[in-house]
Amino acid sequence: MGRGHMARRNTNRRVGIADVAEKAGVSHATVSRVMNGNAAVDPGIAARVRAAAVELKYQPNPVGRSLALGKTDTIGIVVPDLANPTFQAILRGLSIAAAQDGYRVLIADSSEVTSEEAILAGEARRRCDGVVLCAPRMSDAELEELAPTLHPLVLINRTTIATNTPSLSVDYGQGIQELAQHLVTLGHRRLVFLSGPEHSASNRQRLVGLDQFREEHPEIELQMLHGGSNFDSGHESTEAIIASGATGILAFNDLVAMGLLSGLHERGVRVPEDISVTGFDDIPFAKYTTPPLTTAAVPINELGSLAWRRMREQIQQAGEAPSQAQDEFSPRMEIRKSTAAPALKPAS
Amino acid sequence: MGRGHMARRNTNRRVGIADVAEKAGVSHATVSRVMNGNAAVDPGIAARVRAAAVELKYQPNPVGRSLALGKTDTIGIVVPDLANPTFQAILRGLSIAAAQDGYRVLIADSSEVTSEEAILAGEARRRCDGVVLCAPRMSDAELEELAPTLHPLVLINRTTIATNTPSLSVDYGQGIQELAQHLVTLGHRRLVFLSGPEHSASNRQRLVGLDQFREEHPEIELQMLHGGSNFDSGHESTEAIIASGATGILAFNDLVAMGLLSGLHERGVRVPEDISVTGFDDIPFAKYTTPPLTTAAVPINELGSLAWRRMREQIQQAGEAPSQAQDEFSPRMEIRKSTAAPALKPAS
DNA sequence: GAATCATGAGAAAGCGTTTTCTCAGAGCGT
DNA sequence: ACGCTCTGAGAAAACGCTTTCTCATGATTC
Repeated sequence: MGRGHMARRNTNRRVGIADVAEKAGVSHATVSRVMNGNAAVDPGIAARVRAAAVELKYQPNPVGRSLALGKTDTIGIVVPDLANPTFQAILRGLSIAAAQDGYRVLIADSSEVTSEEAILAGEARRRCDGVVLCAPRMSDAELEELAPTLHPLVLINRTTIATNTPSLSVDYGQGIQELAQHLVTLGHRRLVFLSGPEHSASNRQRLVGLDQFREEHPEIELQMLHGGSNFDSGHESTEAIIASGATGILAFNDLVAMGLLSGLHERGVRVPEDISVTGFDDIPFAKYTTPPLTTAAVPINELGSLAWRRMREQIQQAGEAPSQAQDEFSPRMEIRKSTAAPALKPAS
Repeated sequence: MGRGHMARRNTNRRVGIADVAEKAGVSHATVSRVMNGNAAVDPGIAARVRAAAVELKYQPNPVGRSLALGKTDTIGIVVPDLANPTFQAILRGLSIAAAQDGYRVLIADSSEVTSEEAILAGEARRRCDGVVLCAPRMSDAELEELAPTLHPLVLINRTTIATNTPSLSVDYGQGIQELAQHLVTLGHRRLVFLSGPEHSASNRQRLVGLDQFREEHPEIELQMLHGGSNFDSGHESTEAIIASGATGILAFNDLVAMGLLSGLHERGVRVPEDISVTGFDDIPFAKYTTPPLTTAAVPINELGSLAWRRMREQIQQAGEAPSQAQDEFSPRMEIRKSTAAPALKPAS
């Protein structure tokens, strides 16, 4: 009844490097060297250590490892709203890409609470080797101040002026202009923009784009309606949209557009015969709505994986070149069935 | 030009407990005590320490803390597919609930690769204080063996027989029966079940439920069609569905149903006039499809937060009561517009 | 055959905390 | 006024690992 022969007793205590060392008859140091393939270790001893390791099912404790190495092999991402498919897609792309390089991702949802963002980002940074900040709602000033603190940092849908921070952004201004242009080309003369969250930088970009559009098309009536970023806000805008008398609706994003589509359907308004509707983002659901949604496609999947690439670059070349890549994507028009020429007799 | 007056030099090196101790003229230990409000510390000294801490913007290093405390304040979640809205919702609920108790969540996507699950779960467990395993595709045997290893573990959509592991599950068998019953009550006599991923436990539950349904309704024709779990597989099944001659379709989940809805629409088949379609899960999009989808609602949001509660219970009472809560939810029927009585003349 | 060098393994010093242990000094009772 | 308990702070050990430093052993060279 000695020891070592009783199979499972893993409840007792976690097997550590010391156990392996003892079993193999070497020191901790040697075990560590073998596990990390570091210095040259006598092949015989190495084999013995490895055998002991597998027999004991030894798995190095990541926390101890992190403390010693000063890195956690983890990156953090903070998003304004995990319920939004766009951010979900980014998270997914990031996670999968990072996993391929042996990194994990820690998530933080700020729930659109601007004041939480900085705190969450800071906390995440302390636990991780880097942070990707996704569409932060905080002010430019705050962002500028925070950025250096977070340093291995990647920004999505936001840029900094002063700091050398890689950023991934989408040209929402151009995208919304193209959508508006598409509607005008179809023959629409009265448009509505159903705007998004106030603090969203991408919403501001859309507004700027539309200002430009207005200058170029003074003959077009373009109303602004305040909305939100989700289904419900689109749905709730139904009456206002109908009341507007417009025939072409530019929704803030696909979610809003879908909510609106649903509301219009309930009210018996036909899309696209009576009203044309466009979205933005091209979330996976967009092409399955009825009618399929005309939208501006954002390379939603690439965004996450590219974010990881930019992060990896910074982590690897710690301190070398500034590496402030500023990637900007141009959305691609996806003309589907939710837009068409307006009915001949103009409303009202 | 002494020191301490030059504002930012945080690039230099992270400020540690030692810096605070030095500035306050006390030992590390005292700083730690103050920060954690542990033993009674002289109020004067405590104030001095706190002042030094805020001035230096000291934030304890979580890795060091984790090593000393043996806990990371982080839990891991492994999901088969982060692209699935159901898992996204669970992740979100979990993340938000955990955050309220000061915990973060680390994510791992197994991409439906069964063999990866155990590895990912193990890795996650080593970095975290617990793991929630979401709809694992692995075999029962493997799960039984793995479960004790992961111990603070919560299972979603899967149960273990032997082990005392809290689990959250949905009675898919009952749900699918109720949906089938709903169709029969409407007058449908020829049904099709569009099944899901082979290794999915919830798919097996549906099949078992339908077997029971068959026994109770020998007069009903119920075909099985092999499908998948996403949009595309639903869309691709369109032809087969039409060819089946059935009037009532039970899709594996809402995603599949939506894909099918889209396919049927393209083919000019009217829903629900020509064919009735049901989904499962009641993802947020389900009520915005056209027509709105009849489905069995899974409390998708609660699932995540309840998972956290079960996890917290285990973490807190480490080793006390077995606490093997087995929560089972009964889906709630959401009768919407995608189901109706079949056309009077039965097909073929 | 002796001096030099490469090789490889153990000892020990971190990494940044928390916590136990220890001890100095203050307050109290008799 | 002496010894007792009690409070509170510093010293040091622990957490689990990596890595530098050091030194012994065996190989190499003139």
